Amino acid sequence: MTFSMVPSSQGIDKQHLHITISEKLKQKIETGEYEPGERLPSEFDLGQVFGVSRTTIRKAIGNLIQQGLVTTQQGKGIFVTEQHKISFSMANPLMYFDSALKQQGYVGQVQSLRFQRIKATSDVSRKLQLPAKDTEVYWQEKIIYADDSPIALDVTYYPVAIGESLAEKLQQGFTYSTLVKNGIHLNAAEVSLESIPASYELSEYLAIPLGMPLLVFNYLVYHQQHQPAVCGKTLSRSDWTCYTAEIEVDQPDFSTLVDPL
Amino acid sequence: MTFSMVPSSQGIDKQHLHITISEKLKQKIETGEYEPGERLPSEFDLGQVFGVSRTTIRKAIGNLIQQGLVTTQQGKGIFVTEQHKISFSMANPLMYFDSALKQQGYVGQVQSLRFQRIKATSDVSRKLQLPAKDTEVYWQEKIIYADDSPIALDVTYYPVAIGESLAEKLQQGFTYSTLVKNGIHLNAAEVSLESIPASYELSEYLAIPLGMPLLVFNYLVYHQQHQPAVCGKTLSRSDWTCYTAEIEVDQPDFSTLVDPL
DNA sequence: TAGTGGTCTAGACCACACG
DNA sequence: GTGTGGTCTAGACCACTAC
Repeated sequence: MTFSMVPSSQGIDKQHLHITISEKLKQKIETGEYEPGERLPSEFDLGQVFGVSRTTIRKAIGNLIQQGLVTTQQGKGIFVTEQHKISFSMANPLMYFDSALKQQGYVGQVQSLRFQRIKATSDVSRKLQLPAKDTEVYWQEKIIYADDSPIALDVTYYPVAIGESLAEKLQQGFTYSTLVKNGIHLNAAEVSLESIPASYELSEYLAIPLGMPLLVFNYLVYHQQHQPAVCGKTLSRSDWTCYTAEIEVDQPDFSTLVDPL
Repeated sequence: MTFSMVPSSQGIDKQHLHITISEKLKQKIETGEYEPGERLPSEFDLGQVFGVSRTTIRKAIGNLIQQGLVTTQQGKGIFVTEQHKISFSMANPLMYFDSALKQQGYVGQVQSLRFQRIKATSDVSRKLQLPAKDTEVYWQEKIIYADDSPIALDVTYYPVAIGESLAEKLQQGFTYSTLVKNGIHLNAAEVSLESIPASYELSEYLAIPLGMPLLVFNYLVYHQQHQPAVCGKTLSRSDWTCYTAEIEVDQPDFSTLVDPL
């Protein structure tokens, strides 16, 4: 098996006008020549400057959008993206979503999109350890705001007992805060993190371009003696969010390590 | 502050041909009418079917590419993406990168792109707790393969003592395996996870389209009494990777919780 | 050689923002 | 109304794949 040491230089600068142009603009953004929030020249003007058609400029701008460097606003212009980043601790999954926002200077709000009793899917049923088929659960979808920006969509499933008794409260506040304030003491969780590109539906909910990366935080949280209290996932704008953890490293099982070639 | 309950129906189906078309194709993919690996009709044919220009079809296909649903190959066609997903445990950051690959049926390999002694940046210097200015570190960049697919780019910084003594071995194997096999016992780590869209450079290294989400696993790993042993980040293809953890949930500090509205 | 996706053009029309 | 980005067209040429 052979590998080339660097990417085929093709594609980065191989004459392709739209790439050449977007890389030039990228450099101007990264050196600060265009500052965050600043407006770039119009598509027409850029076409004049680089001597190419508007189509090619639009392709170049599309490249920058995909890299999260600029956003466009119809009728207004092309603007350099402004950076934000909010950290959430994995040690307290979502528990501190609201206090994390508060501590980092944002006003956190939730907007409940739906709160319904539905038949559990097999996946949810398994996670919440529901006994038979056709068991019901409460299904909630809500949008989480930092100040006035939507930064995450949360999809949560509650066992009926919990969803029923806390229906009103769950629709008005953050999941974890509401649970612990009402005597449901969470003590363990299984979580995973992955990332997906935004679909059209998600891109509309979160006011981002199609395909922008979203962090997906999957959680299954227990209370008492390993009783599932809630499961679900939080899809958050990756340009706004970051998850941190401090961990103790287990000693490896040497037998599973692969020997160097 | 008022919120609308659903996205403005605009944009999802508001006549825009390229969206209508990409959503129709998306549905066919998700229902399995087009199976993973299968070739879609050519751009020309799709244009005939939907009665639109090739430009519009290309825009629609671009939408699908951004959502990770299809990939294109010049001269061959448009193909439905095949799914993979490899899980890595956060409890053993990278330690088990190789064994995780092995356990999940993949052949893991690394290709060292560079291994150089450089002046430490202030960020690296701080993380590795290097004393003065102009301190040097070893800088390694390598690509990690699962079978023959590049799935991650790892950027690592080592203190000189470690980099120097293990230079050869570090260039041939996985970071953590190499360290523990050579008596450097890692016992704690600070990590964080975020996600970014692939730049051109990264998209070439990892053979993915521009803008595809990458998971960024930042790590700072200690040995002995909190001595930094290595820091860096692993940028992995989000369509291939997932990080998992089992955690104990701390009891919240009620004073920081925000009251429901 | 034929078929495919990739790039680029020139131009039309629409929707939105702002003065 | 003017300027801006968003959509769409029709057509040209190139680069790669496969036969």
